[in-house]
Amino acid sequence: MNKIPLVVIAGPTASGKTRAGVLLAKELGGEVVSADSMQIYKSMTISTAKPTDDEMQGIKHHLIDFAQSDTSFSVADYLTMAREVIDDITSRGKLPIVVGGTGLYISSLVDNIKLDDTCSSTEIRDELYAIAKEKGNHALWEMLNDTDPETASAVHENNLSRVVRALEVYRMTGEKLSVHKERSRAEESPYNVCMIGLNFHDREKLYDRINKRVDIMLEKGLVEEARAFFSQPLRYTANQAIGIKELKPYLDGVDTLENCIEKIKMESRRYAKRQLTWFRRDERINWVYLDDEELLTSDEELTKILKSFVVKSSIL
RNA sequence: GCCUCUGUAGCUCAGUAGGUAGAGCAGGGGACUGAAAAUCCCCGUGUCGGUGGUUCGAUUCCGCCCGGAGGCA
Repeated sequence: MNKIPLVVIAGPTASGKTRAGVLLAKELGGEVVSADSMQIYKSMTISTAKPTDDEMQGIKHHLIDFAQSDTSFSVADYLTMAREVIDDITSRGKLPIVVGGTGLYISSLVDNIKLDDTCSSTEIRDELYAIAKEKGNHALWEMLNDTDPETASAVHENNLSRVVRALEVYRMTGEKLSVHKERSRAEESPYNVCMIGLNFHDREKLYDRINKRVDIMLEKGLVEEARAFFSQPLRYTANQAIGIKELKPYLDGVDTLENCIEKIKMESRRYAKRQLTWFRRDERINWVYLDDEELLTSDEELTKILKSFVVKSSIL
């Protein structure tokens, strides 16, 4: 069976993924498939550093800017949409290039995790959270330990969302999460993947870029975007976005803008660290370190390196 | 110039009735299967401002010096 060639460009926030994706797409005749849980929302453009028309340089970008902020979205939704888009791009003879920083989305796609049956229920979740609140985290964890000790042993009792989800799955399907997970991994991946990761040897350089990018967001009107965001109705996933939620205290008049901005920068740096933790453990990733000034300024140089990884992987 | 307070981890500070020190925040590392920009776990040696003295032993007491804050002139 012929596998579908797929390039993935991952990396922490502000590492230059958008640029890399576009360069490679131009070089290899590709289209970009975003793997970003926040850029999907229409109401967040500046805060998510969504690629601008200028940055996209005519390269088609999929799975960004299509959802309303009161839409909840999950990996399962992402997988469904991404697979469809990838098939479409491939059928048109183009190379799909997955670009993004949401590690869960990327690995679920690359590892071909199947989450077909819709099993999630906010009612059950709320109920489980209520139990934790009343009887304590440990009590809830014990409940999980009684039914699925394998999962329980891998989840800390304070990690409520994980404990809750595991119990939720069991309640809804009667199947242990550990079994459920195993089954979701059963099918072989249809993709021939070349994974590229962007990073800096010097963490400070990355942090500098993050800090500066937040300043640029402010110039572009981040505060206005946040104000508009909070004037909208219900929202689920969207209000977790860094850059928006930190501005709430300022908009409510309980903290200074300066403090809130510092908070955005700090949270972004921590986010980058978490992303790196996620990506570092994936040994398939070919790392490109951008400390060298030339790689940051010369598109030709970066293109050359990116392309060399794709060629070396011989997925095409 | 005099008086008082102050100088301890990157930051804010605690503390040792003399036996070389610990919190919060920052920072680092890790986990991760339906909210993942989320959620959670682990990690604390620093000339205790400098220098001399008292002492078996000083970051702790004393002198001097150098920073910082305030008060009196």
